[in-house]
Amino acid sequence: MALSPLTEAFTLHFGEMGSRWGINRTVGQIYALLYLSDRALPADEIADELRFSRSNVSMGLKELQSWRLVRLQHLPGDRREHFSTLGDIWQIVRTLAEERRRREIDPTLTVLRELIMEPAETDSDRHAQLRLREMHDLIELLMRWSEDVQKLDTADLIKLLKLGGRVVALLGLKNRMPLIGKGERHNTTSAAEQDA
Amino acid sequence: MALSPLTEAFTLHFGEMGSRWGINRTVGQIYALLYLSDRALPADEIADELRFSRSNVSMGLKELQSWRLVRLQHLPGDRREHFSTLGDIWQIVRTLAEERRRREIDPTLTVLRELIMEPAETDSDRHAQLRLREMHDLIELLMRWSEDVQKLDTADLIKLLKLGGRVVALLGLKNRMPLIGKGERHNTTSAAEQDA
DNA sequence: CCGAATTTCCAGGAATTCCTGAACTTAAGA
DNA sequence: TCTTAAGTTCAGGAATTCCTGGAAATTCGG
Repeated sequence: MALSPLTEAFTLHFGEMGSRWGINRTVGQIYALLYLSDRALPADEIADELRFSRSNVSMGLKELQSWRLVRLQHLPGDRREHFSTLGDIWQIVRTLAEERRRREIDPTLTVLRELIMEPAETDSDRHAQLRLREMHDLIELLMRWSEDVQKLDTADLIKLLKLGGRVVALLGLKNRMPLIGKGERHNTTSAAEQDA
Repeated sequence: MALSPLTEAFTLHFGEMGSRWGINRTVGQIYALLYLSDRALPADEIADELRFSRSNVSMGLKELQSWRLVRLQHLPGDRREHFSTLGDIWQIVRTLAEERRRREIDPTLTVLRELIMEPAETDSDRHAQLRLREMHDLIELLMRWSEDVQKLDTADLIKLLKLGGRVVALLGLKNRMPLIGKGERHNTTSAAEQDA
């Protein structure tokens, strides 16, 4: 079976985008194909449609499963394994966020904490540690926010997102205190530390 | 001059992380070095410390400048160009978000729109278009949120982030209250959203 | 302008990542 | 248990990306 022009265009674009985000092009294309498909597909069919070797597809699917982005199912009367993406796109986002966090963000935070704890020998190192702390606090803040809003059910999450920055005005959070001294300048570390 | 162990550890980790996000390892290391440095550095010094060729550093800096993540300055009495990162880490986040959007998100949205407009020949294509619309609406919602909260000044943005999902309860959004003071309607996520 | 310092460009070798075919393993069904 | 379709693994060739040295271009002080 040949790919429809629609599916082909999307898989190509998605593969291209994937490779810009550190995802192997063919893995991206496999995911794109499954994402658009209205049924679970067996590996040999994927290989056929995308013109990849069977083994390449096997490796790609393993990778996608390790990200929990693709799941395996058995169809009655067919011995082959069939693969599909998560049906709910919000669940896809949640899964992606969790996995990226687990694999990349948390280890990075650990490294940052270790380096910040290290006794500094020089002024230069002390400055570097300030920068590291800024980065650490920023990432931690963003991750806490992300973790927190992911607990919302999807409808509420959508409402929150649609509200955007208006939340600040609605809740009267706007900082009305006169800017003292530093004008527009915001020191990240202290700003991130102060309680809202 | 040799790299301090602190700086070396960070540049190595950052380069490694960068390569997982589609950024060339050496470009990541150059950025990391500049990020930690307490002064602007000339290219030859960067090449020295990281043990890269002068030309590699030149290409890396060009790349970083094209992302507006590194800026060039001239120091009095020195003919060489000196480079530094943005001082405010929140500005770094804003710049990154803008550039990624411009380079990757917007073109993707364009492709998605084109494919959704295409007349569908088959049921399979019709299903694919529903999936494409879900993705389009989701990305658009996230981008609008991001663009919107970036207009806040940093102190307010931090407050909003710290608040996390509690916004929903505080504003009573759970009870189907209409959004206060809303003229324009965001027509995003029509496919992805289920209004509770 | 001249000349030296600095930066940029680029061809091609180095390094890395990707992909395949073939051999091997597994397990379902007869 | 045997047969065979299906799945996995992996060595090594293909493709891509990276990096360097040398040469050209640019810039600035004199």
